[in-house]
Amino acid sequence: MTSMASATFEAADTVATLAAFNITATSQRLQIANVLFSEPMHLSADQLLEKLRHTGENVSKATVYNTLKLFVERGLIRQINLNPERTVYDSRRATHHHFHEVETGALWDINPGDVEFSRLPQLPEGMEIAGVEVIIRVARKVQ
Amino acid sequence: MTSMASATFEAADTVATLAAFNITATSQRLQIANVLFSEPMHLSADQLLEKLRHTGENVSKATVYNTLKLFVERGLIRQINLNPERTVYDSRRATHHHFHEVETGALWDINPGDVEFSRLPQLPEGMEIAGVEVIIRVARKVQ
DNA sequence: CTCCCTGCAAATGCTTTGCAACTAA
DNA sequence: TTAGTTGCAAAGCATTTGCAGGGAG
Repeated sequence: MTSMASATFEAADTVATLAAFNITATSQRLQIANVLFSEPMHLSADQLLEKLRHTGENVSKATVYNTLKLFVERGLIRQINLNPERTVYDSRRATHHHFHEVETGALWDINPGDVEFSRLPQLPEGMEIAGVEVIIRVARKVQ
Repeated sequence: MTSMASATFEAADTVATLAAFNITATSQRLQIANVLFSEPMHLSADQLLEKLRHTGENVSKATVYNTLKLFVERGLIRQINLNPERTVYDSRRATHHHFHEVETGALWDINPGDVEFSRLPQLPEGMEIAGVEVIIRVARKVQ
């Protein structure tokens, strides 16, 4: 197991990021965060576990689940539920929308600037907006 | 069990609806469809089962799940996945969007005319739009 | 007869949890 | 010491499936 003292430079950045979201850094959390933030990505808990194993890291499945849950609660990553049989996590921090290919489950990000509303509905009584999510379902063109 | 011969007038309509979606009518499917289409609603498989039992109907859990799946495949109802621990089915036929209160899981329909886009992104290469879904997450206002 | 449907119980698969060992300060 | 974390295995739970019994025509 990587000791905190031998944490890489990259991990040092990550410690600060975690701290900013009020998350205590541990070796496992850093490993997970480093995978998630190496580039923006969409992945399931299992895919994350796979990635960790490929890079020789060793984090238990339970910890992966617990950590992802913690990260979501703290607002560090976003949880996407499009497929009932597997939750997907989104490590892109900026607000954005998604293309979703139903056939394969594939996801692509939509730049937030590429969606604009000219009309939005009146909110239900006593409610305020917490977020707007647009999902554009797409299918491979048949010619 | 209700025999097909004693099906109500309402059920007779329902037979036609099912046929229009290429679904063979059976006693259980009619019971389920009659609940779903008594008014537009959002419910889970379990809630549907509960409703069936309250009205004295007897449909097994397996059949409820199989039937909902069939109805979704045939396009008779829509499946909504916002909460990973329970799929919700939407019996409103017309395209529309949703308000979603995350705290409680509550859903409200948004009239399709109440959402309009002034800009939409370019689609990924070789893809075409299959549908656009807008979810407005709302929270109870704190005063 | 024959095909398809239903329902029970068992299986599945993702996610959570209980709990003992461990770690950092 | 002490609070918080990890990992294993077991538990939970929504959903699916295998299969025997049924129903319609």
